Amino acid sequence: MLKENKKRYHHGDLKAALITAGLELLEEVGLDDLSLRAIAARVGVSHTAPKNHFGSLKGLLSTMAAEGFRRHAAEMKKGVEGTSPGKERLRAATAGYVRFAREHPSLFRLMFSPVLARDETDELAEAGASSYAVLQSVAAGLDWPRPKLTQPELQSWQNEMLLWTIVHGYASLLIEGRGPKKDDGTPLLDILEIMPDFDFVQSK
Amino acid sequence: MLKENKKRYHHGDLKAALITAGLELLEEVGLDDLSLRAIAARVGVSHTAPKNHFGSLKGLLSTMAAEGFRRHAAEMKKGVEGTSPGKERLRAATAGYVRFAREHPSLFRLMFSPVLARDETDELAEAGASSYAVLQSVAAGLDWPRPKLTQPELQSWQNEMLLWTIVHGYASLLIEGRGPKKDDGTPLLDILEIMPDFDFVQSK
DNA sequence: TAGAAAAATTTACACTGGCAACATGAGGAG
DNA sequence: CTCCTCATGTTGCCAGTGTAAATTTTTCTA
Repeated sequence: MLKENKKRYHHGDLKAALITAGLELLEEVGLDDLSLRAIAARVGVSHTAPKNHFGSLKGLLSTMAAEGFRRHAAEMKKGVEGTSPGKERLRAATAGYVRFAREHPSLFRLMFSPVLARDETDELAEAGASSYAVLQSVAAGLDWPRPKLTQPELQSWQNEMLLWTIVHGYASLLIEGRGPKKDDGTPLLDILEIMPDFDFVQSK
Repeated sequence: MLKENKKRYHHGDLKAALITAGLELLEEVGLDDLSLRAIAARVGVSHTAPKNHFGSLKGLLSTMAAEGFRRHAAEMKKGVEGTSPGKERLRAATAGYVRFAREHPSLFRLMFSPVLARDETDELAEAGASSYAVLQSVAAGLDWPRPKLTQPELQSWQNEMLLWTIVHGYASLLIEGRGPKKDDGTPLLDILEIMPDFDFVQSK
């Protein structure tokens, strides 16, 4: 192990350090006030150093968003493990989805930010897919209500998208601070309160 | 009618002109590339002129967002008028909600942007409420599925929030370009396809 | 060990939004 | 009609942003 306290010209693992510092600063100051120069300064490096590894600010943000999706997926998987298929698993996955958004609102917004949506990196697309896959697996065990039983079940992609729509809409409104609140300021709507608990959907 | 082509020191109706120009530019270049200076330049005025009317860029954006909510509400009302209560009205309102987001994605994002969420202007809060009120009135005529009929109906605020959650989640995912697409690139999921048409909810 | 490639720095540039000091002119009071 | 006030715009400036080009430093490889 080389001397660690002495400042070296080459950082050694600047790429990873920038991602970490970027994620930290993102949580501290929010997406709008996040600057490339501030991230570089936190790592103790000149403000143009990130260009070698990420090309531009957008490249760095894109990588950060990919890391966000991986953590997002992990947060959902963590709760899902050990649960039985059906409502319990649905509850765990949606809770993980919303919990992540609540605890990391800036990162969550970055992940779905239009700045990165268009020209996705392969890494970002892959990370996003891994997150979607968790919802996909959960949705497979569901049967949405069919008032007229003659109507066919939803197709699997409809199952997934409907689940995603609801949980994503809820998480979005939540972190935007919209919607009714209790007297103490906490959000009044808990999605668990109106979805699985209400038998809104049934497991097959 | 005073001379119109001659440049006057005092604009006359700068406030309204800035809002109009801001909304135009927003659609043209998107929220991230929208600059105060560009808006002022379009009106033919110095970049500090807006300060007299809006205080700061955030003030102008806030006013633009309020105008967005009013148009958003109008878009929903337009479709709702003349419909019978229940599913038809629900369909019209949600279609209006999504159509607005699809046709004005940048404005829609601005309206729900975290930059403005915190310290809302009275005008912004009021405009947002007028938009929410439309969903509120539509949701009043709904009965969400209750697999076990012994379970109580949703309370009115739950009705509204659940509807909002779904339609907002769908609109958000749509304009973010997420979700499955057809071969021609158009979005595969049409909310009308899986909600009212599927008898997902029933009118009372 | 030399020379090429990678990694960071320095410097410069075109932008941005906000501030302070000043210029203009519209409209009311006498 | 005149003066004078004050809202409305302008000019010049500042700190801060991301990006690009040229340069220095280090590491790696042949």
